[in-house]
Amino acid sequence: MSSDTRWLSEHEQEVWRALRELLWGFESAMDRQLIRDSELSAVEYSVLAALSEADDGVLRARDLARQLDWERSRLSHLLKRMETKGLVMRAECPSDLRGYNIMMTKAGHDAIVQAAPGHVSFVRENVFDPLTDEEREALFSAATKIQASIRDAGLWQNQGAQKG
Amino acid sequence: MSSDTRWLSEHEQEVWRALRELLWGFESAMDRQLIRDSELSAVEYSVLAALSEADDGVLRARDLARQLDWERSRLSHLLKRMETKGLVMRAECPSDLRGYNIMMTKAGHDAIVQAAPGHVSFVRENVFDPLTDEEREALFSAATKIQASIRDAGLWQNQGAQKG
DNA sequence: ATCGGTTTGTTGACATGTCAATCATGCACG
DNA sequence: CGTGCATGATTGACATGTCAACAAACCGAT
Repeated sequence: MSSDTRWLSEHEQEVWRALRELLWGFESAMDRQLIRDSELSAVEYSVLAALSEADDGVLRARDLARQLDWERSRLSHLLKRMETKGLVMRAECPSDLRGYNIMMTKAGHDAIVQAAPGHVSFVRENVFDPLTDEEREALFSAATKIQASIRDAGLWQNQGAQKG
Repeated sequence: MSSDTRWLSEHEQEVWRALRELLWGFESAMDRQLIRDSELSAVEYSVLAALSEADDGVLRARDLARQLDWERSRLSHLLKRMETKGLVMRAECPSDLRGYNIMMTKAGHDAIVQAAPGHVSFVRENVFDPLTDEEREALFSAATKIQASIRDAGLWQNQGAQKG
């Protein structure tokens, strides 16, 4: 019966429950807001946002996957759907015949420009506005530490792929 | 161009990035640990855990869905799979012919008993151990406040279903 | 140049979740 | 006691993500 397990106290269970509810509810709420107020889902938004931040609005699929910390197949499937919708375009990469350069279409650009204010407002109103400065900073360090711990444990996704 | 959007500062973007990475990475890490060390996925674990906590180990599907804050169809699909795997059983509810009582099988009980220590250790080692007391409490209040804010905004899942 | 191992990206099978539709039952109110 | 609406649960179509297998291109050592 593995008697050396350090079980959670009542209070720890309470904290854990709050965290777990947030973890699984936040993303779907963010998705819901975007789908309600724009033409984009949250994952589509993050792809277009990454492209917006790139110097010339172009990224190789490889770099996009690294930046988003996604599996390649996930990105590939999503890009196919986004290409069908007319949000992005693919072009062969001249310097590496295996690679593809991904860029926004005009429709993709229009979509993220239209979606951005609502998305930013969602984040501001539901993450930053409700928290005190101390809570915000503690949340930051807690999130960073938890992520680091999971990485150390070898349980983070894309364990092989090093970021940056 | 919606000039009144309150965009995020550099530091806020940093906090937001850390939170977003945690939000989408934590669950899959938890899932990965469970699948590696047991016969259960994270969602299966949470169903069996809820049943374990019930008085006589039995819950109606309705109450299970409320407790987990899930959509009914999600639960229904999952229960069908779990029944196929032999983890749970369904029995007609005598007091309400629409309802079903869900209970663990012996295999389900064995599975969660075997999985629990590893799962609890994952939570303890990656959530509680890395944080100071202050960080833990701030994380708790931050998670609670963010969730409340999303609920107030009407963007939480199962908006119709009241908890409890 | 070429051989073997690595990287890049796609694909198909499958697991899971959402949504809308459906159906039966329960319940409140006339 | 019925009529009509609310509730409980399932189902099927679809969207999305994971995993393993694959093919093509790169690269480094000979």
